[in-house]
Amino acid sequence: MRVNQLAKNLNITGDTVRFYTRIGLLTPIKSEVNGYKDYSETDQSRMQFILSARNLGFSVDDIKVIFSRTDHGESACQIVRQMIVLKLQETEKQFQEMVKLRSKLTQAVTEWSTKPDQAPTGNMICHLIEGSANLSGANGGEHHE
Amino acid sequence: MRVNQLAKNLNITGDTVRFYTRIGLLTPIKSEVNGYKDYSETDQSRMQFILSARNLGFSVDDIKVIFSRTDHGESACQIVRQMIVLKLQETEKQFQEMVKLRSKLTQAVTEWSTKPDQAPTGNMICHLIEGSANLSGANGGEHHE
DNA sequence: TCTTGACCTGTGTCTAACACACAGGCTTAT
DNA sequence: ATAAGCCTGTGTGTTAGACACAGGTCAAGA
Repeated sequence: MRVNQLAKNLNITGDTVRFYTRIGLLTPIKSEVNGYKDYSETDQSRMQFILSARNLGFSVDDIKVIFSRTDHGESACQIVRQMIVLKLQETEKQFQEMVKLRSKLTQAVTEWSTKPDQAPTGNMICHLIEGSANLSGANGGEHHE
Repeated sequence: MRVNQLAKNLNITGDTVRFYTRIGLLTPIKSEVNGYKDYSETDQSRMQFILSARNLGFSVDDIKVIFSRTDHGESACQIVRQMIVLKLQETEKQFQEMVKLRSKLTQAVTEWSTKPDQAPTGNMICHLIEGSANLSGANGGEHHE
């Protein structure tokens, strides 16, 4: 089957299929006659797997690692179990970041509601933003590293 | 002052300063003698503003818009107020996504704990991931558009 | 048979916000 | 003068695809 057929089967765009082909996760056979790539059922299964993995937040590199094992017939379950624990930790971290950001934004909106507009000066661009440098949850005195 | 001095003052890397210079948000004067860029106090103020804005989740493009007004002496407060409301909405959306992802991951870990490892077959790469296609909160039957 | 138009394909380039690599210039001690 | 060691600007890499585009292919009509 050809790229757009596979895409339609899985309800994704042809560009997505082409992308995973380009980086080598799908290996269709290139037709000698017209140069079109011919995708097998196996390719479709792999693409479906990729979608499931991406849906769980796995990166393309993660998926490469998984395939590098399964393509040799080895089970990837063990690494996958490790990976998902890490993913969960990362997600938790990002989640906390979101919470902080959200509270910063909410607080800024609240505080700004009582402040007037103001023209910029030489060293002050927008006093609203500049005045929000030390909101609760902000990493005010933190070192960027 | 030179790039690394400014960077040190604000506790960021020289690369960050160079980045904002490259895209035109900072406009140091290029020394005729050695080609080094000379940053003013104003540049440092602008850089500090950029950091505050980024800390609130504003994008570089947002910041460009803000500067395009303040560089003409106009107040940016009004746009900034609009922008932050949008930001808050976006953040809320992303927050919900994180919640969904987190619950998917948690549920996957729980479900997988009772399942054995398994070798890949022709159309099954890792039954753990493939079996998680329809977790609660997952966009199972959703159309990717 | 030829042509027209619609559809399809592969490839090159773009995205955000920096981080990293690297060749060369500058400074200071010897 | 020279060697070592910072310092600088610029080119490129990063995610996961999206978009643009020139050219190929195919069925219908003349």
